[in-house]
Amino acid sequence: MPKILKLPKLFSTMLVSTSPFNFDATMHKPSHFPSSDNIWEKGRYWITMVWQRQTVGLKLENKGTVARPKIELSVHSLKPVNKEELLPEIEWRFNLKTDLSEFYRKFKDDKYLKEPIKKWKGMRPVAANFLYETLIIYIVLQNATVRRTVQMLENLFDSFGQKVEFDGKILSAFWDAKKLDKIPEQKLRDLKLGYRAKTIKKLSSQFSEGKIYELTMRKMTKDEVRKEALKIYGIGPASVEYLLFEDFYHYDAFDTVPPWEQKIYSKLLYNKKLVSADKILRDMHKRYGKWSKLAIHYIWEDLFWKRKTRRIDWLEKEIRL
DNA sequence: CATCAGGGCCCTG
DNA sequence: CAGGGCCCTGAT
Repeated sequence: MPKILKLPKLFSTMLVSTSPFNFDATMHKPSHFPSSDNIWEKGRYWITMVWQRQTVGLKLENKGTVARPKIELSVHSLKPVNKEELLPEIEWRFNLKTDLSEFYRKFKDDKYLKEPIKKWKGMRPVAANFLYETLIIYIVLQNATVRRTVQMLENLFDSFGQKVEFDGKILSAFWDAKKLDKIPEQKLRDLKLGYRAKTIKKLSSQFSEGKIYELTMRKMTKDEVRKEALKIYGIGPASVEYLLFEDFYHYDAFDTVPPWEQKIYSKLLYNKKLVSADKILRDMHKRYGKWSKLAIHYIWEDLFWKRKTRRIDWLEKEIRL
């Protein structure tokens, strides 16, 4: 077991967000699998970050309301960090500058969005990790059940990551891509990564050789990001589908429906057993246009928030735990 | 027990 | 452009 690094608090500051901002629905996505690099409690969120080659602990606290958002950020680290450089990155990660007013105006009375908007107005997608880390997550999602995904990621954290303690929480942090580049494939296979061992090694070397420029990709159009992402070994259409929306904030990027999601949309939107992916895509694009993926996000997360408080029998069957 | 299909992707033919 | 193979795990 690696030793736990204690990170002292460096500073705290207030973050400004556009309004409305829903703290809990933005920080916490109930449809996502749990990962030891972050903890959410109502009004509070802790996450680790590897920033300029050192491990940093972030705590975000809700100090405002949906209409008048105020977020207190505290930064924990062993060494000083450059605040002027860090803060814009935090703003991007938590998507604090986006303007969704048109979306709410257009769809507040929509049959499917009325309820989710009422409950979750101010919810946004967040790219809580760096691109390399996000892609690791997408790779362990591929062809695996939730339990197995969690096991693979936690095995990676235990072997290559760093455990840190700050603000009374113990969390894992990601590793530098260079670290995995040099690891023999068999070592990764021993962590039950299976054929993903090769994928993760190649991904790590593509990043450590500096072949992928996340900051440039943030400025690209949707199609450019897609093209760029598909060049990455092990990243295909299903991973890109998540990437475009959750990490690059393209609210219209709704092009693929994975089989398990297809079953859930069929029941939820059509009350049918199975509607073709093409029809779902066509209908959603027609109805929501450039907001299609954001609309789906509201519908989807609303369902998983409900699942937290009450059992939904038909849904349990579709989630492969 | 054996078999098989996944919350995909790459590679081959 | 279709389909086989890949690591593992849980379902049957």
